[in-house]
Amino acid sequence: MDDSLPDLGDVQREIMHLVWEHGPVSAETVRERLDRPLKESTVRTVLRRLEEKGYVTHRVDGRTYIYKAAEARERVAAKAVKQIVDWFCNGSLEEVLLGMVDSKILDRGELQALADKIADAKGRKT
Amino acid sequence: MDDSLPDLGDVQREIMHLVWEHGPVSAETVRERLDRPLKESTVRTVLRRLEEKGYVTHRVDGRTYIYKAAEARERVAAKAVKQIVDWFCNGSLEEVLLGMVDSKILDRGELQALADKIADAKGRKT
DNA sequence: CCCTAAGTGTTATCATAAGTAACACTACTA
DNA sequence: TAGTAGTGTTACTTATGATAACACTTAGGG
Repeated sequence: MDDSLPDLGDVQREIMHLVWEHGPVSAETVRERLDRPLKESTVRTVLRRLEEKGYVTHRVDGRTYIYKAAEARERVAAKAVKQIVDWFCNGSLEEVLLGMVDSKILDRGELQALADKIADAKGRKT
Repeated sequence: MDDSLPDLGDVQREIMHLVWEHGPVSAETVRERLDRPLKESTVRTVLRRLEEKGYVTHRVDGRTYIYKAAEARERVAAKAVKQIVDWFCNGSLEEVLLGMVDSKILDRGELQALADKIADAKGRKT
C-alpha cells in the first residue's frame, strides 16, 4: 500500500468503504451491509486479501475476527494521488490541478475557492 | 479511459511516457528508446492495446504506424485523480489535499505556495 | 459431557489483463 | 525477383480479482 495505486477491485473497494464508514466490523456484518449478495466465505476471502495488502488489520474477539481499516481513507487517497502525480506529471501537483480545470473536472471558481480555503486554513494554523 | 484509474501496467506506462515525451513515434522508435529490451512484436502489441484502450491513436506513414497520444498527460492524470477523489473522498478534493499534508506527502508550506500560485493565476486570468 | 452452529483455514475455479513473443503475410526497394 | 521492413494474428504465462465450497475447531446449550 505504498508505491502503487490502490490495487483494489470493485468488491474490495466496496468493502473498504464499509470498513471505513462503520468502524470495526466482522465479516458477517460486512456481508449484511453489502449491496451484492455474497457468501460468507467470499467476504472473508476478500477481507483476508485486504489484510495481506495492508488495507485492514484484525483483532480477535472470541472466535470472531474484527476488522478495521489500517489507514484513513484520505491517506490512502492521498498516496494514490501522489502516485498519479509522480507517474504522469513528474510530481507537479499544480500541473494536475490545472489539468483538472482543463478537462472541466474542476472549474476555475472551484479551484479558486479551494485555494482560498486552503490558504485560510494554513493562515490560521501556522 | 473514462471511469477508471489508468489501467496501465508498467510497460504500458513507460511506453505512454515515450509517446508523450517524443511526440508521434513508430513502434521501432519506441523500442529503441525503451529501457527494457523488448522485441518489436511485443512493443507493437502493447501499442495496439493502448490504442484499444484509447490512450493513443495512429496514422499510417507509408507502411509504418505512427502513434501519438490521444490525450495530454495532465488530462489523463486529472481524470485519474478525480476518480480517486470520488472513490475515497466523496469528491472532496480538499480532503485529499489535507490527506496529503497529513501523510507528509506535501508539507504545509508547499500547499500554501500551491494555493497562492493558483490564486494568482486565477486572479490574472479571470 | 457431547453435539451443533458459528467462525476460521484451506483450496479451487473462472475470467480478465498484462507481459512477452513467434510466425505468417505483404509490399516496397535494391 | 528476392529480401527486408512492417503489419496482423495468435499464443503462452503469470497475476489477480470475484466467487465459493469444504473441512476443521471450539464454545456454549441441552
